[in-house]
Amino acid sequence: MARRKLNAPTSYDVARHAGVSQAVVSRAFQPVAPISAEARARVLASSSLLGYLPNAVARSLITKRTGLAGVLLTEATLRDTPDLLIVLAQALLAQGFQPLLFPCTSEGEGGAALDKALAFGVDGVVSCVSLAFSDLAKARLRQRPVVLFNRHSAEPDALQVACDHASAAALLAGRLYAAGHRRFAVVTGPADAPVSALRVGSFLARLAQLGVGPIQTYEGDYHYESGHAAAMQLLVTPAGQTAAQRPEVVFCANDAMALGVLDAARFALMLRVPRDVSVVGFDDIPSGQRPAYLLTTVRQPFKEMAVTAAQLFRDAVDDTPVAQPRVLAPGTLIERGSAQLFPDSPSP
Amino acid sequence: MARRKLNAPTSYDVARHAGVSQAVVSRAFQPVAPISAEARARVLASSSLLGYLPNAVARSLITKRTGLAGVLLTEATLRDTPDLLIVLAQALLAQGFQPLLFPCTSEGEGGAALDKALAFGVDGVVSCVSLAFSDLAKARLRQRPVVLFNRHSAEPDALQVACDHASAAALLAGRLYAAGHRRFAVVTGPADAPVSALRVGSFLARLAQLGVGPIQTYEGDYHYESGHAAAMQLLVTPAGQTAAQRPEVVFCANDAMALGVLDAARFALMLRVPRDVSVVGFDDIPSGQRPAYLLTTVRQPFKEMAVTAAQLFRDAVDDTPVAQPRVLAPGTLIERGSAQLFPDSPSP
DNA sequence: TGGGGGATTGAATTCGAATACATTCAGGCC
DNA sequence: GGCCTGAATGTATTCGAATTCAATCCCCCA
Repeated sequence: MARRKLNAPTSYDVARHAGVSQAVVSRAFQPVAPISAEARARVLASSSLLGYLPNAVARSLITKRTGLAGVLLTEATLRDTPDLLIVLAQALLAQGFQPLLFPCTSEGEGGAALDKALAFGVDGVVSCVSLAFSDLAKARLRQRPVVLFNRHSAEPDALQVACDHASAAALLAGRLYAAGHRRFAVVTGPADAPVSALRVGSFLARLAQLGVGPIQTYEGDYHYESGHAAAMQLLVTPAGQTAAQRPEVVFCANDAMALGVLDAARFALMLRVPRDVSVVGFDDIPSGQRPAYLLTTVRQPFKEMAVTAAQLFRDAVDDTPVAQPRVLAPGTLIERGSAQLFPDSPSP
Repeated sequence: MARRKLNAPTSYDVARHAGVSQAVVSRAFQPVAPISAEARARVLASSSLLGYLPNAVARSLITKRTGLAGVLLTEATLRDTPDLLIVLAQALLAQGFQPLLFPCTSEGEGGAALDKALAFGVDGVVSCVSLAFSDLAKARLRQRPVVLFNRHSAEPDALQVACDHASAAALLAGRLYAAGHRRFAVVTGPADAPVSALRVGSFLARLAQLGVGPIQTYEGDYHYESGHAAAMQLLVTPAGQTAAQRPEVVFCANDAMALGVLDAARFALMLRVPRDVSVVGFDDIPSGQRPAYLLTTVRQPFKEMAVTAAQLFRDAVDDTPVAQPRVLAPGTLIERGSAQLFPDSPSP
């Protein structure tokens, strides 16, 4: 590792060139500071002449602010809903924070990622992965706020912005029941996925409430392929068994798997959707919106959620008291063609 | 902005607790340093007891390294190929750099993003957006290496990793011609998109070489919707005109638009693909791989490109001489069902 | 037993900008 | 004219870890 000597000019160089003290240079770069307009102009002129930029590292050392927001994200989330990162990054930037990415391979890596983020000196963290209670405590110890995004915490005053997955899933279950469906199957996310637990749990609870009997479940991994595999297991009609045993509805914990189910049903099992089977997902990813799929699903208001999260984040970093530390945003049921959502004549 | 007093322990606190000097604490956290195993153990024990983490900001001030890699990325790239960010982030992490994200709304914002990155003290930049010559000069002045990812620079010794879009596009054109196609249409990316220019330019050049006449062009914006719109314009058969005027092939500068073309052709124009029209794209995004699309396209070896870029990046940051500053990775033609790629009986 | 030499250690300095505090200066007012 | 006020400036210190360099220490061998 070669020692690198930077010839980047410092505030002292600028001070000398502009004929002022270093303190004046520093003040020239702050929006509000005791400095004359003339001095500021001279400093700024010298700065651009010398190519001077204030050293953010040195500044951070004394201000104890880096302007960095740690963003914890699983690769699955990034892959399935890239829009989330886009809107979140925009919202954080709008609040003056640069997003420092901590990709996690699994939900379990949240704690390690948080440690890394804290070590980097981030002003706070927006976490789209699960964190243990002890992780939150660690951040609190360092006075670094953590905003949980679509993740839940047992800590009562944790900052949190989430979609109301439970209500949306329950609503969906009710609608499907009202449309006459009685045989359900569910494709869950991985066992350690808290969001899947919320969605599936609430969906099943509502059905149980409505008196719907035992429901087949398949544990997927949020990927398209596992949805495909799920369908091949849930929807096949074994020899000697009638189609009457086949589930009428497959509810998937996310859209990626729902697309897998849909493709398996149509192209491998030669089932008609939604006539033979209804498929519903969750997320409203772009490909599900295309005419080739027309997936019925639930849309999360990512944009609004991101803006809220970023505001919460800024307030927490600034130690401004926040009015509402936990925000639940309603999901929207998007009715497209992949599910029968109204009472209809039964399939022949 | 309330002044925040952190009670985070410093190296001096640990030193006092462990009964050593601050210098020893510092050494305990470096992989190789003159320190006894026993002293290191005592320091590490005290550290974890007190919850001490070395302050990255203070360290950076003296080492002149932040461990940050600025990643410049357009939102379009992030949206269309989230995998790129995933593999790039992984590769950078593997080299010991944390990706600091600078999302750009358009290609034109690259310069501003680079300035911001430099101000944050990144060790270097991986740019997936275009940069002006003067931008590269600015980074060079600050001794910050810039690796261009899928972007080209006039500077002869700029670091660059890119897919060989031109060769792949030319190959594709040749294959389509050999299959008997003679009427082509092209959907380009936005006018300021350098990658689109490469792909389309090379495609058209090869066709011209083969003597194929004037080719209809539609300027899209890389999004699905613009592909849809392109198809509605390029593929309609006006009254009094025969289908013989219709293009046999639509080449799209990326997959997202190709999917739009495909859907418009099938669902709006009731054309059969590939019988009535062949559709080809570029990128090999996941949705194109699904049975609902089976898009014929070109795959970029993102994983390998990312690993190469990260190695180049690390070497440049370390001032290690790099063997090959410019790497062109070959694209792979992925033949699926959306294009007729072999001579066949003509459509009836 | 004394000394050489490698291994550790600690005191002091450094990085670059922000800021507390002291100082200077100009203007206004009595 | 003297004094007060406020603005502007400069000086000196601070942030926290890495590193330089001098000082020890310990082991081993002559």
